[in-house]
Amino acid sequence: MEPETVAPDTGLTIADAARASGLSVHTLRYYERAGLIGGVDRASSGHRRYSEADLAWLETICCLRATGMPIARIRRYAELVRAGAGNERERLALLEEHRAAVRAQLTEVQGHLAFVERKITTYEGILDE
Amino acid sequence: MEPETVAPDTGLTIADAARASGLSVHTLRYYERAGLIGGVDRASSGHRRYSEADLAWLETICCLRATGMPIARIRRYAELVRAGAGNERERLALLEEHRAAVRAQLTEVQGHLAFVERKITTYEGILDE
DNA sequence: CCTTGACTTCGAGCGCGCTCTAATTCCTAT
DNA sequence: ATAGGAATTAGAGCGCGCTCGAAGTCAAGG
Repeated sequence: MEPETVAPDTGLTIADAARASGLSVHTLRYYERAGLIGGVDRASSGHRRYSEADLAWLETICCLRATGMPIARIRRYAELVRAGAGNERERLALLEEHRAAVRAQLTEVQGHLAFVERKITTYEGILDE
Repeated sequence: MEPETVAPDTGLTIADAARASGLSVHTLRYYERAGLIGGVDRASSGHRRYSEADLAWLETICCLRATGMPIARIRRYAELVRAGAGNERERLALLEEHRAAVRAQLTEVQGHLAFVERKITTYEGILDE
């Protein structure tokens, strides 16, 4: 199979989407089963075909996952998005809550980094003597 | 049991150490079994008695865990520390490697935070119209 | 003496997030 | 026509980091 195959029906194959997103094909299907992704097109063969919009959504999912949002919570967000216009306040609230969590995470990690750096300095001191 | 009991033998009980460290008593015992902690004193009853040094070490462990270092790697570091003087270079190397990982983590999370903030701005815009 | 409760060990169990297997089907190329 | 490779599903399995349960010991208080 050629990379970046031009699919018979339009859109990327699951292998292409995996390459593009950095996820595995297993994970892509898992995310779909888990309700994080919905409405991916199918070719006449039944094979998934990912659109640009799907890829953008995947990026969002990866961003949320990479910042520690649990699958269940991403599903909640995904449900809101799929439900369409009218629930923007709720989406915003969810994102704001997540932002707060990420910020907290960030300052915590910064503190821990400082701790590690102090330890490193100590060892450097020991080795310099 | 009174909080911060003055133990018959000196040192904190496991419950006190749990309170002080923020870990559960289960986790403290688990960490010991896993080789992250060694040489905790025992009272004549056989109960653990944690010293100030033990608490400081616990803080280090928590810092490493909180920044995503796997148990196995912390064990490796703990083994070096327990082995005593002479392996400071190796400890330093381990910490430097971890520092690099934490820094990378930090910039990644910062990027993701920016992403979330852009999305929030978008929703705020939608809701302001 | 007996209860209460904090501790002990050992080993099983759990939740999460994947990750993989098996059995099939479908497309493409020779 | 057929072989090979990529997709499909449902469901099992895994690795990590705890978390808990069972059964027992020990010390203090009523």
